Amino acid sequence: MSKYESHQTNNLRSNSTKSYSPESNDDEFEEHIDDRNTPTTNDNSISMKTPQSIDDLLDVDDNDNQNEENKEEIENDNDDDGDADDDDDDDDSTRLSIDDQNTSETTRHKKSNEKNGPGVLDVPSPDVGLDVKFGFNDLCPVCGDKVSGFHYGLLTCESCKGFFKRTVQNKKNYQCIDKQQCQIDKTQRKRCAFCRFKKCLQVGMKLEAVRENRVRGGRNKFGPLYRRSRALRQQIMRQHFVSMVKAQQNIMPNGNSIDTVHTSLDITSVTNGNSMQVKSEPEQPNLHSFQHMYSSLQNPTNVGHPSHVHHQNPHPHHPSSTHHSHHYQSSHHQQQQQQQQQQQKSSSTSASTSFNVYPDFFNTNPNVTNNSRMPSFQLNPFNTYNKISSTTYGHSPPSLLLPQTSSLSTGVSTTNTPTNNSNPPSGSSNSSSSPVGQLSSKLLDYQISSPTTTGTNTNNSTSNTSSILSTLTMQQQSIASNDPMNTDNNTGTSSIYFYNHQYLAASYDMNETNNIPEILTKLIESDQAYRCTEVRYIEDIQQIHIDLTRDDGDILVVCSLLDKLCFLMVDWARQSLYFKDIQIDNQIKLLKAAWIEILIIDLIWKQCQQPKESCLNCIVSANGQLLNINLIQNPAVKKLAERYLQCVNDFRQLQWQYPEYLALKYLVLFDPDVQGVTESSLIEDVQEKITNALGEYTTDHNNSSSTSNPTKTSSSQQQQIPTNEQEKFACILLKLPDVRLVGNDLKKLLQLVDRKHDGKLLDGCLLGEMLNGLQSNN
DNA sequence: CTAGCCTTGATG
DNA sequence: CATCAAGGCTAG
Repeated sequence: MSKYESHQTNNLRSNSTKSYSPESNDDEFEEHIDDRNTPTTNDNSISMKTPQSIDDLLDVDDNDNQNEENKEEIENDNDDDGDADDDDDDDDSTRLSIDDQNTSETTRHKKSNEKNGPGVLDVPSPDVGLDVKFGFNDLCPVCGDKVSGFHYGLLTCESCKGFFKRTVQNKKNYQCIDKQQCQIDKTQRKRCAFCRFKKCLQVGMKLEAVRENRVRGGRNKFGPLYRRSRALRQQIMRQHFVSMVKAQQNIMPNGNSIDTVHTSLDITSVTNGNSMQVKSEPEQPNLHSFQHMYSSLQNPTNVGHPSHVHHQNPHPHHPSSTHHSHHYQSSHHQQQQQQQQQQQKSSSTSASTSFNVYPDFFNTNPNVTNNSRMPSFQLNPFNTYNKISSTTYGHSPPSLLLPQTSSLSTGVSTTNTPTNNSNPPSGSSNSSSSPVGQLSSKLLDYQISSPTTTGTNTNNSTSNTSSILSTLTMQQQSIASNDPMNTDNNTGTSSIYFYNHQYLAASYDMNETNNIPEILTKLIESDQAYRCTEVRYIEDIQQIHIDLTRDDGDILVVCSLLDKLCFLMVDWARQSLYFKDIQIDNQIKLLKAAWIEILIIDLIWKQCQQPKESCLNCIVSANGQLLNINLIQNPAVKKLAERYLQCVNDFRQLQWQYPEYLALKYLVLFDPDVQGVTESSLIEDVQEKITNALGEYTTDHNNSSSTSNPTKTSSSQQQQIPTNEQEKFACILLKLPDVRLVGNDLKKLLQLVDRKHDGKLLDGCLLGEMLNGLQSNN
């Protein structure tokens, strides 16, 4: 957040070992708040995004009906909750798991075993250490210390709870004397308050849970969120129980490595502001003014637009002007954006004259990053999609390439698209004049040539403007007539193609599905069916060539590739099990929320299919290319690439398997918390099923148990290696935050690049719509 | 300032 | 009435 970044250049002035400014008053704070709107602001902001820990990603128990169903299932399966608590099992689960200061956990566990008799849970139940085995969930996501309960939306330790409270209540202003990347763990959490608070926010602690009026007692209105968090815990615990049953033997206590997962979440100060949602709870009347400040801070619409504040708030320095400013901000949000768009438009002409590819990415030089014409991020596409329509720039001149235009001819080839019937519907946004749109047009035109009325829920008003919608509703292509898998007519293509073929086909021995939960079998079948159709598009992708040695990193080509991958992903999703049963508008929302993570998961999976030795220091690109990250010029991008490879390595060590990969994609996609989604119970239902199936599968198919000792990765971060069946389930889920962080950084990179083109680089293409595009409704 | 423990009070 | 997530207190 800019409050902090404004100090970035001053950080080094502090020669004290203390990494925070001990005292700061409100005035000072106000100044910092204002700093976000001053020319010293840059985009190297602390993400205000709530990463939504996997709790949020995987909450499965928000709905009362689901609750009942889940509870019933639990009782049937495990009966780990013997009492007649009619409140919810979640509370019990939480209490059980986090209460490590007494023996209730053990006794409860014993009790459940007794109740179940020998049939289900007749497994040795250690008298001690259950809390340890549950410990992966009992570690504070900020510092790894012992969790004391739900605090400000998360399970955190007591110290981080207090720290968060003090910071918010007292409007603390911290500074980092280093690079704002300090490792936060139990022993070092005091060393840098800046990074600690940053991490608090990033793991999802909720500013709005700190009460401005300091009223004590009671419960806040985040019940559903908390319940969902509990639900995940419950889910994981159930897997523990199931695993214990399966194991039929003593489980090696292991609670040692979960904190390493959390610490691996340390992110740079550049994580995307996208989708950070400090939700303003209407039923929470006593919002702390701090929240509003942070809310605005997270909103990059303010970044680089000092005039906004002055227009809106004549007394930005006055403390009272930020107090109770919520409604003010809300009511002016739209206006803000409109103003901003006006600025973007008015400045676009001159702005396009100096084009650099992501020079500002992670840039800490305010003189460079200050750019009043910089368009905003679309922090929350679900709030703002309707504000910036692709038609806003529809009249824009097509050539914004400037120096990079040459990359079109030198960097990419999209020839020989199979059976290309380039007849995009009139008005199709995919016949984009944007550079990436041009690069991608062949594939997209080919695909979106015939949007149909198959989507009964389609919003007609947007059918001509949304690439996502068009793709979702496009007519099913004939598979049989155009399926390279059935012919040899592609054998003449490059080895890359074959390589992709192997990857995308991801052939799976269905004989192995005997021991796979039924739902995963269905996922596999669904996925396999799609892989057969997907092959049609591979040739187009494989002909892309990325030249990392270019000064600009060949970013246009990379965007083009990503654009195509977006298309493939949407195409995959719309044909996927369960997803195709969801209303189109909800499909769009889910995809817009999950696309980047799914994309990354796909890439990681792909790379994991390759021998590690064959792609050391390389990113296996979707086009089959090995991209040596050492060729990346921009250090920040290189760092992102390194973090991506770290994820790859982490997954490798998990011995991630195909059903697990599929399940993870579904879990990311089926997020009932996505704003505006109306079929949340249905989505939750799917999510829960997948979660259960994944847990069951990892229990039955954990072949990584042989790797019994955690090993350290080459990096400073430690990788958690599952030491038993239970942990693999947790490890897989716990990789999601990492994936999300990489995704957010990637999104930020893309947005910055797009900004440099005044939003026209990706205008009209699917990638752009995913990134910034309009919403289909609302 | 930190962090562990205590008090409070809405909730179900 | 138990729960639990807020805020408060205070030794270190």
